[in-house]
Amino acid sequence: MIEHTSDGADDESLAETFWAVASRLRRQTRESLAPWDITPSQSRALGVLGRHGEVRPGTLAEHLHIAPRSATEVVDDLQTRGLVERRPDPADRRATLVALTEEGNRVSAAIRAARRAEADRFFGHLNDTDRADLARILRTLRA
Amino acid sequence: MIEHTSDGADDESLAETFWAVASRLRRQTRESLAPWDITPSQSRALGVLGRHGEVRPGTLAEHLHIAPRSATEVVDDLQTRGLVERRPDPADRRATLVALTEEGNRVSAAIRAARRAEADRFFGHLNDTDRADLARILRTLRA
DNA sequence: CGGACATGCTGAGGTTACCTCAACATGAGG
DNA sequence: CCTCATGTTGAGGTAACCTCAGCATGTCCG
Repeated sequence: MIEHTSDGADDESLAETFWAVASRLRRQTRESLAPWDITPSQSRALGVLGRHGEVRPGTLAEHLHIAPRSATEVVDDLQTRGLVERRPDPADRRATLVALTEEGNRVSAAIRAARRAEADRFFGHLNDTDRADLARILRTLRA
Repeated sequence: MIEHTSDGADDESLAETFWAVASRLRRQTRESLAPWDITPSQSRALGVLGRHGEVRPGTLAEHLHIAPRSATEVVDDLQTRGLVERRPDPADRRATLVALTEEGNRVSAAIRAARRAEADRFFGHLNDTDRADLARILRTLRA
């Protein structure tokens, strides 16, 4: 599912407009990630690691809202790219800790900056009032 | 990637809030589609057929923003479920026309109604002003 | 009219990002 | 120390896309 894209219907319902915006934002995000040849999933994982430091795959899975087994997969990919490393958890010998490598730290920071710039560009067309209103309304809907 | 979900970060940027809302809306849409055991793709295809009448697979693909080959697949699925039928295009013997069956019409209408009800429920928590503002702001961003 | 090239659909097969289920190691409580 | 819970991962599956090639038909042009 990919998934929710406007199909250009004439019926401009709120939901359809919302998905059209989502589609545009997703495309822009994908493009802004292109220089690092990294998938959205991987980028989100890097974000979690950047914010939380070393975590276990299971914890990572919770943050990403995916199954533990799928987190293993994401970690595998990032490890292949040399962006994270696995080390044994000293507190529990069943567990593994996943941490950013130095390179991973660099990339993670660069991506965070790019993401922020991209979001500013996207929402920057709005004036301050509209941006504040949008934020407030979205927070209402998020609940 | 599926894909863009908030990971519960403390940094409540506009983009993150947006994706959190998107995630909630997507989940709700999926649930509202459950009674018909139909995928989002299929539902979008039914929507196009409901709006446009009979179309060629290639045209359907354009509306859905997918490759022609993938439209063939969606049509196959819907045909298996008895919701659409293929007939030769009288105007071009290379082409095929895809049209809703009677059952397809019923389901398509029911889904449209459910979708609308679901959207009303989702955005209904907003007061009129906020809903109008949201619509206006989203239209700005959609461009 | 008869190539030559374009267009429409679909078979074959690949990719991505998920999933479940079961195995295996380790931890923890009675 | 035995049982049950927990953490990770191998094996294998699925959904929704994709490209590429093949075949039928249409169109145009010399």
